[in-house]
Amino acid sequence: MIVRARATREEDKVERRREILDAAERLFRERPEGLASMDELAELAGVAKGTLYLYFPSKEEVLIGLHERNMGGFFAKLQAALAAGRRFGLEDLLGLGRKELVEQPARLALASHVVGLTERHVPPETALRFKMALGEQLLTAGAALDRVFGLPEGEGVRLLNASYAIMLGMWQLKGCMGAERYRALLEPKIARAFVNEYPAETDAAIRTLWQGAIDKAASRRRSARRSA
Amino acid sequence: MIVRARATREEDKVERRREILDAAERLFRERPEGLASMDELAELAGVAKGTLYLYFPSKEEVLIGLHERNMGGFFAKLQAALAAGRRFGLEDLLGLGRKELVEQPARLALASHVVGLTERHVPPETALRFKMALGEQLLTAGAALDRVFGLPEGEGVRLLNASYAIMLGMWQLKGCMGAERYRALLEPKIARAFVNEYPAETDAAIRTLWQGAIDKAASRRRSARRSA
Amino acid sequence: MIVRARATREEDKVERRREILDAAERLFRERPEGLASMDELAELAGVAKGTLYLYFPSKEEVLIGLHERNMGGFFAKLQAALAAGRRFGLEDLLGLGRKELVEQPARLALASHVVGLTERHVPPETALRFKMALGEQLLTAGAALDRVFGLPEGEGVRLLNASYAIMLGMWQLKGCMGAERYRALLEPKIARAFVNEYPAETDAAIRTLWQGAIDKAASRRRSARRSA
Amino acid sequence: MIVRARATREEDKVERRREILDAAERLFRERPEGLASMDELAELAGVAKGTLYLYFPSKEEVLIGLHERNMGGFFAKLQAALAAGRRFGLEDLLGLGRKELVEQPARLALASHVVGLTERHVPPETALRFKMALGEQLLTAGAALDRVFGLPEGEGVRLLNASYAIMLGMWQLKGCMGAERYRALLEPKIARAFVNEYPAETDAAIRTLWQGAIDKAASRRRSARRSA
DNA sequence: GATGAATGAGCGTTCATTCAT
DNA sequence: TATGAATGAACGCTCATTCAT
Repeated sequence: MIVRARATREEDKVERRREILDAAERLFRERPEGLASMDELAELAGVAKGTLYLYFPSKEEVLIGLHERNMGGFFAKLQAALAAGRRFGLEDLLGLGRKELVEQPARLALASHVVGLTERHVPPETALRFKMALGEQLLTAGAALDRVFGLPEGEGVRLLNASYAIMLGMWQLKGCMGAERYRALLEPKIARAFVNEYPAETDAAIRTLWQGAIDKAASRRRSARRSA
Repeated sequence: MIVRARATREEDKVERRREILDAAERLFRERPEGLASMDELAELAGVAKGTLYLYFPSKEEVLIGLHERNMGGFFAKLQAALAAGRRFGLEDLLGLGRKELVEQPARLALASHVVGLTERHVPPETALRFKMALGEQLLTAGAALDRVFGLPEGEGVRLLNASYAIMLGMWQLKGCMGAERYRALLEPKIARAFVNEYPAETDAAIRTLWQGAIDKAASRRRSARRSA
Repeated sequence: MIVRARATREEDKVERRREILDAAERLFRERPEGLASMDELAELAGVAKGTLYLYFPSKEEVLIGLHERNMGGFFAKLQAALAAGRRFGLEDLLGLGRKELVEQPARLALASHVVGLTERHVPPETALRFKMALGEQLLTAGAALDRVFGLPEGEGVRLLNASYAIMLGMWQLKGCMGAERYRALLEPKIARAFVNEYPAETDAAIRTLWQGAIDKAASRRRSARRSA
Repeated sequence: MIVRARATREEDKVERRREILDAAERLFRERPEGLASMDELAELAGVAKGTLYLYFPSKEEVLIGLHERNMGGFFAKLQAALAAGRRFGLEDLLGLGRKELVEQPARLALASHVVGLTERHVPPETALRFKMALGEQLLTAGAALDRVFGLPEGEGVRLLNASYAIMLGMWQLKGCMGAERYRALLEPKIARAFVNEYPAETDAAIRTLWQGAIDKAASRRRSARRSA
């Protein structure tokens, strides 16, 4: 029996928790369709199955934990970009989304799984904590984007939600209908009906939404100024 | 042993198949997160478990069958509306989507589940058949919408995909983050960060996409005429 | 629904019973390991599943019926050969066994299956009838062979049993250990340890048994004559 | 929930594996016809069903494991007897076979079942490993018996196979036809047609085979010497 | 804190048998 | 007689979770 060094100090515990989440992310990357088993997760994380339960009260909470980390990472990078650069434009936002989410299908796969989870097999406190944290980030980022793009209050949050919805949905359509495995078997004409250019089409749709909102806000400002 | 009336005639069998799919849909409506068990499905459908396998070769094929029916229904109604009315406008399209999909969360829940299915536990022939049928419907509908809205070729299909992606994604965000159960527990300010107006926000995002494309196509036509 | 002509006359019923057994034999020939399903049997026999139960009260009785027919056929041919030829020798007996049993692995496969059957899932009357019939044939054949080969009374029956045992056992050893599929993967030296020459080895063992008994009986007769 | 003491040490695990095999053997003794269910096996072994799968990857492998143990035990005892005694004779061999196999019908029942198994539902590696091990034992024992009884090379292996075939076949005939349950119901004359003295008849047949081979080899040696 | 052996409810699927048509 | 739709007990196997060590 190999027993890993015990994590007695608080920072060691955080580190081990991180290792477990890292392993879970790797698993999701390899097999986006299944939420893997705790056995596999333990093996990949290099700990015993029981140890997982020292750091997470249930399988669901591992998944939620990972999802939280993913979303938190995205928002942190967004805040950093907003804080750092004088000139944060739509393309920066789109680039960030593409790099952190669109091109990380494991994260979208996980997000899909978390849906059915939050509401059922998870103690309400966990769900609440998760929602509070995410909501706060959304609000902060949305407000910042309102300012940057001159949007009416609350529009940033709405657009963030819609953009995320597009990513999620497109990823699923691509996985389901555009799978390369079948591309060759389908009549080329029909194959064209599906989502074949996943990141590009996602990008385009999101851009349209934001640009539309930005333009509308600008024109409203113009007309307000004129009428003044 | 209670034995249900036998479906001897072909039409009775179709009817019974329909009943099973109805039961599956009801299950999805009640528990969107889990793909239920064949036991439950049998009980709800009022048949024995073995009977399910007379009508569907596997659990996966029940789900795919239901999904096919849902999508087929949507496209059939779309075609009918396109064929019937002289004046089919964007609002008609949005209304149809809202009625047939957005407000039928069981259908979106199912669509999410079908993602991980098509590619894995389903014989390739089934997957292909499903994709062929759906692809054909998408192409036909997309082409018709190109004509109706004066869009460049292929734009209709792309917009249909994007719209469906928005519905899927919004439904998930709403299920995950906007659940009413927690509304009361969250600070009102934070609650506002989530998808609270699910059908309305979905509608708005989809409308923006289509309107943008329609306007752009119109302006392109204008400039083409002018330069002529 | 295709409904086959009804077997109203007694001879039609016998004919249909025969067809079912024929189908069962074909199934066993193709898949000696599994006792097939009634579905398959019905399909191959060209009747509905329910019809099988008009001719046989259970699956077990189909198998027993087939086994009876096989054994009856062997004994009938043996009787015919004994009755016909003036000169029925050991080689004739061995040839018959080889042709009717050793080279008909489906029959041995079936025999193996019938073992666990007779005693359990079959009404005692069926088991008794089967045993009576077979026993009678064994006795008659054994007595005839006693006469032909000058064996002491009862020796023929015992040798018949032992010969049949060798066939059954050899067939199983061959199927289990000598399977050609693995021949190539095993070290050739080890492959030689298994039953590779199934009919020849079976033949040799059975011949040894009978020849030994015949010789012993002959020498006993000689010494009896001498002491007279 | 009752949890059995855990097998932490390697030797405890071996012991528990042994217990499971013991339970399987008991099941076979009670119900030689059916390969029992994992549920029953778990209950009899006093462990949970899942535990079985900690020790054996599948039901088939339990059966093969038991068969391997049985055969290994026989060969080990044979080797020991050959190594130990100066004078290992035919009667010793017969006695060993009787004690270890003929009078252990569960082992023969199992052997019958393993037939249809090895070739089908078992990963090729397992089948190969099993065959290699058994083949090696057969070869070693066969060669030793060649020496002891002065048989031509390879004759020992052939006789071992034939002897095992006789045991297998006789056990089946006895189970099928000679079952005591029906003895009383059959006309006594007919009852005599079946294998009534199972161990004795098996013994006799095997003895005839070996004795014949030994005599023939001896006479060949004599004539070789004479012609020298 | 860490381990991993043990648990057992639960799952998807099969198939011998029944019986209304 | 013949049909085949319907049945449901039974099966092999999985895996999240527990807890003695």
